[in-house]
Amino acid sequence: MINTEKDGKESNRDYALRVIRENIIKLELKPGFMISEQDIADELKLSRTPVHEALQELARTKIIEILPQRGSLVSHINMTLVDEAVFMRATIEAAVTEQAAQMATEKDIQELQENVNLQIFYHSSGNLDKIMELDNQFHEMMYRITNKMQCHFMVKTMNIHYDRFRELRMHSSATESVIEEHRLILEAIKNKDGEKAKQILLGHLNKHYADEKDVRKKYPEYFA
Amino acid sequence: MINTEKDGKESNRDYALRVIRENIIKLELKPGFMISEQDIADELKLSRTPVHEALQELARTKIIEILPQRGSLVSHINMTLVDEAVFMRATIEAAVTEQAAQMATEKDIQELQENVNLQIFYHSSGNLDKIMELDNQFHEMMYRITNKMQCHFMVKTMNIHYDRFRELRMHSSATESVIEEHRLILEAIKNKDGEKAKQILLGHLNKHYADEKDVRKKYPEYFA
DNA sequence: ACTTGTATACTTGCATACTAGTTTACTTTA
DNA sequence: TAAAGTAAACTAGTATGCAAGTATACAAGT
Repeated sequence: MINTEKDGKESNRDYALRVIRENIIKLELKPGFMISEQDIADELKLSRTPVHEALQELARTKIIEILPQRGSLVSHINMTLVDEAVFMRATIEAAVTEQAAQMATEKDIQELQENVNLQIFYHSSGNLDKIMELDNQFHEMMYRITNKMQCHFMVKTMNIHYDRFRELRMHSSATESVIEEHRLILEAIKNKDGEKAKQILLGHLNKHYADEKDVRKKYPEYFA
Repeated sequence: MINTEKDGKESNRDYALRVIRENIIKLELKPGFMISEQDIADELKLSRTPVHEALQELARTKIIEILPQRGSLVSHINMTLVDEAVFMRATIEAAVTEQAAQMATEKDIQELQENVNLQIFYHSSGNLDKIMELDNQFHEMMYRITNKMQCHFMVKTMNIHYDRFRELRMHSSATESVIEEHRLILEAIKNKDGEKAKQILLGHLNKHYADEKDVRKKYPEYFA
C-alpha cells in the first residue's frame, strides 16, 4: 500500500480514510482483495480503532464490503455504481451550473475567469496535474456560488466509483477540448444563459464516458 | 430520549444510529442541545464505541457537530442544508422518474398500480401512517426500476435535514392531492411520457415547501 | 467587586483487551 | 484415501482504559 505522510491537521481517522481511499482509487488495493483492519493499522502505525472507523465510512459508499469476523473486501468494479456516480454528478451539476448562471456575482465571474486563464497557461506549459486541480476547482465553484457545498460533498463521495474506473484508462488527456468547454461554460454564465451552461456541462461530462465503457474487456478480473 | 427496542438483526452501531436519528428528527433531541457519548451509551445500555461510530456518521451529514473534548452539538436547523436536501431530492428524483417512464416493465407498472390502489384504500379508512409508508415506497420504486438504489440512499441520508424541518409543521395532510399526483405520475409512466412524469413529480415535491418556510418565525430558537 | 490560579469533573480520540464467529491446517478415524 | 473432528490462527464488534484538551466551580489575592 502506498503510504503518504500524515497531514498534521488531520485526525488519525481522516488520515486512514484518505490513504485507504487513495489506494483503492489507484488500484493499489485491487478489486476483490481482502484487507484486515490489523494489517492496515500496522502499515499506518495506528491502532485498529481509527482504521475501523475509516472502513465503516468506506463501506457506506459500497467501495468496500465488511464481512464481520472475516475481513473487508475491496469491491469489484460494479458498473451500476459507476453509472450511478456519473448520473448523480451529471444531474446535480447540470442543475447547479444552470443556477450558477443566475446567481454568479461579478467577483465569482472574475474568479472563474482567473481559473480558466490559469488552465490555458498551464496547458501551454504542459502541467497536467495543475490543470486537473484547476478543473476540479472550476466545477466546485459552481457549487459554492449556489450554496450547494453539501451536495458537492455527496457527489464527490459517490464519485469514488467513477474515479477508480477511470484509473483503468490511465490519463486519456483531451486537455485542450476540456479547457475550451470550461471557457464556453463561463461565457454562458457571463451571459446569464443557464440553459446553455447546463447543456455544455452535460456534453462536457458525458462525452468520454461512452468510450470508456469497453475498458471492461481488458480487465475482466476487476469487475463484478 | 425515546428509546425504541433494538431489532435483533441490527448491530449495536446501527441501533444507536437509528435511535439517535429518530430522536433528532422528532425534535426530542433539540437543535442546539449538547449530547455526550457516555450519556447516550448509558441510555441505550451500550458502550461508547457503537455510539461514537453512530455520531461520526451523523456528523458527516452535518446534522450534529462533534466538538472534540467538548461534546456533540445537535445542529441548529440550517435552511441552506434544508434547501440542499430538497434540491437534491427534487433534482435526482425528477431525472429518475423520467427514466422510469422508459424503463418500467409490465411487472413494475403492476406494482405501482397496486401501491396507488392501496393508497386510495387507506385514504378511505383514514390510515395516515400506512399512506406515508406507501408514499415512500412509491417514490423508492422509481429508484429501483432505474437501478439507482445508491442514489436513493444518498438522497435519503441528506433528507434528514428536511425531515426534521417538516416536523415543525406537525402533520399537514393534504393526503388527497398527494395520492392523486401519484396516480398521475403512474399514468404518465404507463404512457411512457417521461417528461410529463418528471413535471408532475417536480410540482408534487415543491408544492408545499414554499409555504413551509415561514414556520421559522414560530421557532426561532431552533434555527441557525 | 474582579481578576487570577487551581483543582475537578467533564469531553472525545485513540489504544488495548476481550468476545464470538470464521477459516485453515492438521490429526484422527474409518 | 477420504471424510470427520479439532485446535490454532485469524477476523470484526464491542467494552474498557488512558491521554489530552475543555469547562466549571471556587478560593486566593488585589
